[in-house]
Amino acid sequence: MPARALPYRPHNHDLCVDQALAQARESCRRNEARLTPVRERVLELIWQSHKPLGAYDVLAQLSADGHKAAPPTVYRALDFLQQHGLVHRIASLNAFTGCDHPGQHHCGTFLICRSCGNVLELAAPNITAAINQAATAETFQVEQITLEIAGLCPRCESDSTDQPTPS
Amino acid sequence: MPARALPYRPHNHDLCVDQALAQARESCRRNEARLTPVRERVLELIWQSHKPLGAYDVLAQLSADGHKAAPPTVYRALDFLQQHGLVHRIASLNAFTGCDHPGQHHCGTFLICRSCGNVLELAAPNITAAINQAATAETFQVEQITLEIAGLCPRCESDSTDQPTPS
DNA sequence: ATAAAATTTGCAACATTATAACAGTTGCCA
DNA sequence: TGGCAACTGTTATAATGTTGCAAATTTTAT
Ligand SMILES: [Zn+2]
Ligand SMILES: [Zn+2]
Ligand SMILES: [Zn+2]
Ligand SMILES: [Zn+2]
Repeated sequence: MPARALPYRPHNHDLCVDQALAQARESCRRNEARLTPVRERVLELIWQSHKPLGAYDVLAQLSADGHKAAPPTVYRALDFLQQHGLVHRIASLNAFTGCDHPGQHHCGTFLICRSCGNVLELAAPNITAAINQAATAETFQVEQITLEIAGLCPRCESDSTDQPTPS
Repeated sequence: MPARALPYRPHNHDLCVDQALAQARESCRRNEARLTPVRERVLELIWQSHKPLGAYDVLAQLSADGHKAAPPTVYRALDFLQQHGLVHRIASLNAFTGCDHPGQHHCGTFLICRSCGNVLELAAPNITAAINQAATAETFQVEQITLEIAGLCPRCESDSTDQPTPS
């Protein structure tokens, strides 16, 4: 039985966010990318909710800050964060989630719980290999992979199995 | 070198559409599902364009038919077709494409050319196996897989490689 | 230091994609 | 014939994402 991955376990989430931000600042410094206040705040908001956040959710939070913001502000910040591999967009949810391992822009594999909304990003070399093999067989040159797996996370799975239906 | 798959080869597309429609009618008859005129027409429109069609593209075509249609008409037809496995929604494109092998609702793997827009649906057991294995390792119960691979199809790949840049 | 250039942000309007709510219609069966 | 269920039409609205331009900020060059 493997240890459960982060979002499925209780953990010090503030620390979790701090670490992610520190890592992001470091990554941007190395790449000479400018992690401006708006961008950093957007990244922080996304990390604070361990669940994917829609652009308009981010916008609402910014407004709650007292920040006068409009959609383009958010989308531009999100574009930047995506370009620098700091967040991923989940196409099937129209939402964004933080990336554990920033650095170069990359495509992740996501386990999305339809019950609690938590998302876990996997690095799955086997899957990537299988995809590349299949694409190669069709002489297709892969540039970007969108792989989003919806279902039930361990916690929600056991909840729904154990309890028949709490009326 | 495998033979190139259907959308990448020249073929009699009218026949292609006819066959798809016949197959759809047959599938609906077996499942006692009602392939009404609107639904069939929407399916036909989607097949006629071998590229994914947005809901509002479909709407425009229906209007061109003289059919008084509004968004809900199209979205309802698309829902029906999806439920019965006759079309797939491509999340990364917000668009719909016909399914080769109707029957039960299923999730496909798609090769999407960013240049010509063609889409090829794969049945890739190896990929599915790798995904299930990775999910199982996280005790995650898979319900739906969204796998969309963007890149260059064989034709567009060779075009862009051969010609430096036609000014 | 100062001016020019590049980047980032604010802002208004707009475009695209999707859904809600309710009324009318059609086909089927008691 | 009347009632029921499924389907469709219609209007309005919600949710998501983009364009274009001007102001502000930061960087670079003089
Ligand atoms: Zn990542
Ligand atoms: Zn869950
Ligand atoms: Zn299919
Ligand atoms: Zn192509």
